[in-house]
Order: sequence, then C-alpha cells, then structure tokens
Amino acid sequence: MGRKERELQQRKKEILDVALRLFSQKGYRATSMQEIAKSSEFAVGTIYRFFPTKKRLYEEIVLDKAKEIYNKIVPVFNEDLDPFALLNRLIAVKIAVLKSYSSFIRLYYTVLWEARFGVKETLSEQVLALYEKYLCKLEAVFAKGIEEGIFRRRSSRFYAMAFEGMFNALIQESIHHDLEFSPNEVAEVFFGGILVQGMGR
Amino acid sequence: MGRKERELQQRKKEILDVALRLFSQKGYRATSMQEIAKSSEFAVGTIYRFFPTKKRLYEEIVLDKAKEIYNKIVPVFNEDLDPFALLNRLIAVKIAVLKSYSSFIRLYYTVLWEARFGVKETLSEQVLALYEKYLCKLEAVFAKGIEEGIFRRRSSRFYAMAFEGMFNALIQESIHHDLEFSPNEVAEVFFGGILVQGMGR
Amino acid sequence: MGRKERELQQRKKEILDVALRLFSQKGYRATSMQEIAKSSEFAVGTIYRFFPTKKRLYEEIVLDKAKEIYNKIVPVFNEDLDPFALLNRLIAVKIAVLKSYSSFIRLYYTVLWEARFGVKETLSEQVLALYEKYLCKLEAVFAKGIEEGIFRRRSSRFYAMAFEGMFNALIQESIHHDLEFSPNEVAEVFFGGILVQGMGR
Amino acid sequence: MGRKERELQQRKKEILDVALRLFSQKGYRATSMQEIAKSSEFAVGTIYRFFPTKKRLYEEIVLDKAKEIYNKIVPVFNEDLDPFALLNRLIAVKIAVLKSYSSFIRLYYTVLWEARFGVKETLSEQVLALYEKYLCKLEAVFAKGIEEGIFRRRSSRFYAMAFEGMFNALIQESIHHDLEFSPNEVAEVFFGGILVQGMGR
DNA sequence: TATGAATGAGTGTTCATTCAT
DNA sequence: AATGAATGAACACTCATTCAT
Repeated sequence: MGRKERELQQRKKEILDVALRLFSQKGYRATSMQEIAKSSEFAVGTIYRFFPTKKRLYEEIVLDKAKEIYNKIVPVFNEDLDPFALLNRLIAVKIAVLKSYSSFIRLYYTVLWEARFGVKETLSEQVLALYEKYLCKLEAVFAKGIEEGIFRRRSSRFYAMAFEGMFNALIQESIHHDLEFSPNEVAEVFFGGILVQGMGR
Repeated sequence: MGRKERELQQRKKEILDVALRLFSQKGYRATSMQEIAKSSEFAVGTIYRFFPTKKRLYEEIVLDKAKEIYNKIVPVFNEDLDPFALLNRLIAVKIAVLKSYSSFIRLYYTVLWEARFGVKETLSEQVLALYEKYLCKLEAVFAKGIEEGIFRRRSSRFYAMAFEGMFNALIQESIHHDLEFSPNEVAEVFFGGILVQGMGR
Repeated sequence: MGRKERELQQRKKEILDVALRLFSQKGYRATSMQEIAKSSEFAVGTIYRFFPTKKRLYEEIVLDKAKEIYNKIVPVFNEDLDPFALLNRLIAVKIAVLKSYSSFIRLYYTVLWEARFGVKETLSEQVLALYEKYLCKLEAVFAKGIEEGIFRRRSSRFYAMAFEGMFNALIQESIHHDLEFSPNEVAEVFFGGILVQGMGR
Repeated sequence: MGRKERELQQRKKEILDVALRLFSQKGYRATSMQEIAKSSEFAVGTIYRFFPTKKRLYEEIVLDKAKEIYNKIVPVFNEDLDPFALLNRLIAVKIAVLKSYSSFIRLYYTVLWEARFGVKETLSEQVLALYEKYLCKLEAVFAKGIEEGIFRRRSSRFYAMAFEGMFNALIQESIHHDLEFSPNEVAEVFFGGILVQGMGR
C-alpha cells in the first residue's frame, strides 16, 4: 500500500471517527452531513468521495466495528470448555472487548436496540444478523449446560436474554457512569443468584 | 373543572393518543406535526395551542405515560415486606404493568435509553428523573437486603442495574418476540442463579 | 367557488406565470425553484403546496397551455371543407391562436423539439402525444387531397412535415423577430408548390 | 507545427469527440465534466487545460462542427448559377452534408434554436453569427431571384425562413424518424410554390 | 378560539472548478 | 504537463413553526 493509499485510508478513518462521535452523541437523524464535514474539517463533497450516502457512512461505521467486536468475542465459543467455564470466559472477554470500544458502545447498543425492537427502516440489518448469530451460539451453550444437568431446566432463549440483559446493563453502567465491577462479580451473580446460601425460600 | 376545561383536556388527550401512536410506529423524527394534525383531525395550529413545540409534545406524551407507570409500580416499595418478598412482588407488578402498556413500551425504553446514555438534547429529563427515583428506591431495597444478610455483600447499584437489565431484556423480548415466562421464573433465576444446587463452584 | 378558493387559484396562476417566464427565458434545468420562489415573491414551500415537484410544475405549465392551443386548433379539422380550403383555414387559425400565446410559444416549441427529437427523460410525453394526434389529422387532410387529385402524389407525412416546418419557422420568426406576414402569404407559398397545376421550369 | 503541438491538437480532438458524443446523447446539463474525463480517459484537470470552462468546451464543439458544416455549404453561394439552379444545388448539398453529420445534428439544431429564440445565456453567439451569415446569403439569392422576376415578389426574409423551416423539418424527420426523400422532392415542393408561373386555384 | 396556508432554514446530494502533487 | 482529490455553492425538497383570517 503506497503513500497515497495510506493517506486516503487516513482521511477515511478521520471521517469515520468524527462521524462516529457525532452519531453517538446526537443520533443518526439529528446529525447532518454538513455537521460531519465541518467537524472533520473536510468539505461535504470529500465525504461523498468516500461514502456514497449518509446511510452507507453510518452503516460502515457500525458494521465495521460490530464485525471487529464479533470477531473478538465469538472465538470463545470454539474453546474446548464446559458451558460453565465457557460462560465465565465469555464474561471476561466481553468486558475486556467492550471496554476497549467504549466510544462506540453507545452507538452499537442503539443500533442493536433499533434493529431488534423494530424501528422502521432499520439502518443495519447486517449488524442485527451478526448479533443474532452471536445469540444463537449463546443459546447453544445454555442448551448444552441444561442438557448436561449443570443449569436448571429452562428455555435456553430465556437464559440467553437474561444473560445479555444483565450483562449489557452492567457494561453500559460501568462505561457511562461510575460502576466498577469485575468479571467474577457478574459471573457469581448470574450463576449463583444474589441470595446468601441457605437463605431465601 | 368546568365544561370548557373538560373539553380542553379531552382535546389534549386525543392529540396525545394520536401522537403516541405515530411516535411509537415511526419514531420521533420521522413523525411530522402535519401528520399528527391530519391523524387527529385537528389543525396544526390547534396542536400548537396545547404544546409549544414538537419536542414538548413528545416529552409530555412520554412523561404522562411514564408517570402512570411509575405510579403503578412504586407503591410496591411502600408495602410492608422484607426485601426478598418485595422484589418478588415488584417483578410480578412490573410484568403486569408493562405488558398493559405494550404499545408504549418501545417509546418508553427508547427515551430511557437516550436519557440514561447521554444522547445530547435529551428529550425528557423528567422521565430520567423519575427513573432515577425508581432506581434509588430499588437500590434501597437491595441495600436493606444486604444489611439484613439476605443478599450477598455487593454494591446495591450493581444489584439494581443487574436486576433492571435482566428484567427489561426479558420484558422486551416477551413483548416484541415470542418469549413466554412467568414472574416466578424471573425471580428464581435472579435470586437463585442458574446453576443447579450443588453444582458449579 | 368561494373567495378562499379563488385566491388560491390566483396564487397558483401567479406562480405558473412566473415559472412560465423563467422556464421560457432560461430553460428547465437552468431555472431553480428558489429562483421561481424569489421572482414570484412566494416561499419555496408555498410553491410545493401547489406543485409536488419541479417536474410537475413544468409539465402543468406546458400541458395546460398545450391543451388550450390544441383545443382551439383541432376543431378546424372537423369543419366541412375540402382539403385546400381546410388547410387555408388551418393556417389562419394557427396564426391567430399562436400569436395570442406568444409568451408561451418559445417554451412550447422547445418542449415539442425535445419530445420529438429525443432528449432523454422527456418532460412531457403528454404534450408529444397531443402533437402527434394533431400531426395525424394533418396527414389525413393531405392524404385526402392527394386522393382527390388536388395535391401531387407524395407521402402525406412528407407534406405534413414540410407544412409544419415552414409554418412554424415563419410563426417563430414573426413572434421573436420582426417578420410580418398574412395567412394568405403562407398559403400561397405553400400551395403554389403542392397543387398539381403549374410546375416550375 | 511541431510534434508537441501536433500531440496537443490530437488530445484536444479526442476530448472534443468524446464530449460531442456525450452532449449529443444526454444534453449539456446532464453531462458532467467527470463523465467526459472518464470517457476520454483524461483527467478532469487535463480537460481544463484545453477548455477554460464547461460552457466553452461545449461552445467549441458546436462551433467547430458548425464551421465545418458552414464551410461545406456556403461555397455553393459562390457558384456561378442563377438563383433557381443555385437553390437546387443548395438543397442537394445541404442534404448530403447534414446527413453526414447526423450524430451532431440534434445538438446543432438545439444550439441554433436556443441562440435564435433567445434562451438567456446563449451558449454560442458565434454559431448564431455563422448562421446569420448563411441566412444573409440565402436571402440575397432570393432577392436576386425576385429581382430577376423568377420568384414572386415577397420579402426575401420570408422566403429564406420558409425555405429553412421546411428544409430543416424534413431533414430532422429523415434523420430521427423514417422519412425518406430526395433533394428533388424538396425542390419541387418548395419551388412549385415560389415560381411565378402556376398559381393554385 | 381554531384554522391551515405560508414561511424559510435546513436536509442530503451533485458537480464545475481548483491546485498540490 | 498531467493528475484527480478536494472543494463548497447550488440544487430539489421537507417540515417545525407562525399568524392572518
């Protein structure tokens, strides 16, 4: 890759970074191309050199990062571990990965939210597809654990959603507010519940 | 409240209902005032008599419903129950209440999401305030449980977020997709974890 | 039709007039909506109240007038006259009608030109269709004249095109420059050529 | 002219050829400089080396070809023939010349049309000037014919316009549609009308 | 008081032109 | 001299808001 090419990629990256920041802060519709241009100190036309439409700019931002995240997380599913150990590992990896993408996290969850809960004219079906693949693998882990008698008998979808819900809420809280926690804590609460042994019902 | 006043409130309510439906279906930006006017069979100007801006109309819709939901849920916190029983009851009540607001739920969570995770120009600080009050009470319950030795020793904020995350994910999944579950299931998983007794660590 | 309705029609007419002038002077593409707005002293949005797109505004201008012209000219074809007399009458009527539309004439011929000679993305197929209908009737007159032995034996299409070409050139010259001529002159020159009797040289 | 100069002229010609094709196919406004650059396999900047603006490129194309056409047609006026014979010859030459420029014809007539009938910001005053010179010579021929008693007494401008109108309409119809005709036919129809002998009716 | 026509700033996008390489 | 990436004014069109009726 020559100097020219490298510079081009550099410019593209700069635009992506600025756009990511603005889309994160204000959302897709409230961010105008003019604004992205001004913030990135390029002309509008220059942005259109790299991205044919606003929609595609947005999708590229989201899809690129989403793929990166996905590719860092899913290998966990291929590790040769029992469901319990695998989920423990997943928690640790997810925390590490997601914390390293903290500036993108808000946008990521917004897209997932919109994609999953039906905002019309979904902006990134591919991100959704990626997430569904992840969910599928996650469900499989729970299914295996149930089968092996490690996890209580319940729908694996239920477990997957409960896991994702709890985990995502904690991650977001820790990134955007000041909640500190370790992978262990999440694992302990999720696996063992919150009751002190012997207490409760 | 005289007839005049009653009629006024009636008009306002009609507008709010139509706007809620449209905002829910298409989102805030994609819904135009002209559309709300046409659907509600009022003139645009009339809507502006009741709501000074589109933003305020949106906020009022969300705040109204959010208050209703809040008012149906928080009494649980005043019931004379131990933390464990109270949370059990909270789960049952939340499920019942939120399912009865299913057409509003998407909008509600969207606003909460935007408010909590910092989309600039937040559309409803008051909704956020309400939610924070709820969170505060929830934390108090967890704090009390910890103090009483029922719950394991951990930050009450951590418990509150974990609870909300798991619960909200399940509720959304059950409303927008086909996940069926009972209050008991949520409670059992949250309180007791997913491991079969004696298994795991 | 109430006052409101009348005023609306008045506004619409004002816009149409201004747009006609600008389209005539500068052509379709070189005339911007902003310009039409400024010239007509309405806001851009107001123009869009009356015409959904620029294209439709243009078409409405052209089609409306073209229909008027057509409706004033074609009745001649239904008069009970022999081909020679009918064409004489046609010349007189066309001159009278087209001179009364002089501000529209340039646009009219431009559209016909574009439509007939293939500018892509033709702006008014309906105007073309109208003109083809006229041409068809004109050809029929020539065909009849040929059959009756009044006109020399030649393709009626050839006669129709020759007639239209000569006539239109003269009309345009008389409107845009200073050529004065009477219907008789056109007739004499054109017929002198197509009548069987009296070959030159 | 050295090699350098020759190469330069070669480049220029290549650009003109490509631009002519594109302008003919899609019109002036719908053809972009980028497109011309890509089609001609030069860079945009290179085109701007030869032509200072898009408008001038267009004008040069049209003027070049118009000059060619003009130079092939006007010699007829210098031939030592009587008006009748000269016009006969003119018809034959014009048909031969214009048919050999058929891909340029649409553009040519469009420019003439715009120039003569006053579209503002005329794209080629020089083409117009050329055409007026041609018209002038044509008028002179008619004037001479009138003076010599060959043609009926009428304004020579009137004759010139009638001639051009009829001729151009027929040529365009023959190029863009399927009208076949010989120079003789045009001459016979046109002269049949303007010769002194043989009045109609 | 209720109306809805009018407004015009703002949108995403294009493309003639420039200029550093 | 040739390049083509960068520019930004201009475009058609939208829509929250105003205000004369």
